[in-house]
Amino acid sequence: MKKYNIPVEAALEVIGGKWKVVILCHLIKDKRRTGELKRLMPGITQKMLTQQLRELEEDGVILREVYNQVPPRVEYSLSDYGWSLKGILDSLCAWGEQHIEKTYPNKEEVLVQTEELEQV
Amino acid sequence: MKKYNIPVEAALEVIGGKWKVVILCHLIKDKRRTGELKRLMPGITQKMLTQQLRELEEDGVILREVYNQVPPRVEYSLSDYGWSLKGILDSLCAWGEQHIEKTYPNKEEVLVQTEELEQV
DNA sequence: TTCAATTGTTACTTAAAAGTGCCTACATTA
DNA sequence: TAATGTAGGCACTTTTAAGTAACAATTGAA
Repeated sequence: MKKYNIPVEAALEVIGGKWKVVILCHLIKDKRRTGELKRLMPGITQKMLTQQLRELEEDGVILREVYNQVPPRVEYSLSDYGWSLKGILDSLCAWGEQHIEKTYPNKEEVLVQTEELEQV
Repeated sequence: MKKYNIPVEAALEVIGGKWKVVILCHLIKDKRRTGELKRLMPGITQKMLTQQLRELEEDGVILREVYNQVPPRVEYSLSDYGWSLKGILDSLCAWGEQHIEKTYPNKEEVLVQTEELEQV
């Protein structure tokens, strides 16, 4: 069994990693289909997306809902337990925003424009 | 220049990575010397510790204070900017604690005992 | 003189994370 | 009949992260 030196490491095991917080930040706004998530995260590959979603599901922070239709439709959303992360996710998003403003005089330079998608 | 799709990615660039949040959680309680940090994080290597500290310093969230004595004494502490992460770090620590309690019936199994060190 | 103590660097190796390309399933539509 | 759209699996390669081990610098103490 994995051992932690301090409890915060357990939190990092759940939401650490390159994409998980980003996924959760999207799901906190709305439930999303796989394809929507892919469009919202242009850098992610199908494999990584599936992999991260599976792990988040295993840890109980998101729900996976499969609709029995063709072509398939799968929707992901935050679970009740996932909502317990809302405070952390909100703070992280806010800190990221002000960090960008502090670090880059005109933030347009570092934020990819997403006019072609539904607003994020 | 690195581009972000959503601002939270900028936050992850600063505090993401295997050790940074753990380091910050220690520094939020007290300033620490290099050797103290090493003892508090038994899993980390000298190289990783130095590397993560350098990056945190570059991003302006910690301070490095060198005392001119032999053998050398170097102390790390949160900068003012680093303190702006306090809310996030506190929430993360709290979430980690309750996640352990929820996930493991008797948490003694997953938390490494640290009776031999100064209390963390 | 040689060792201990503390912090740090560097080159090299290993392990983990992520990317790539190709494959499946199947009802609908052209 | 063949193509479309959606979600995902799998084997393989590449890239990145992390670990290992040896070395440096300094000065007081043994």
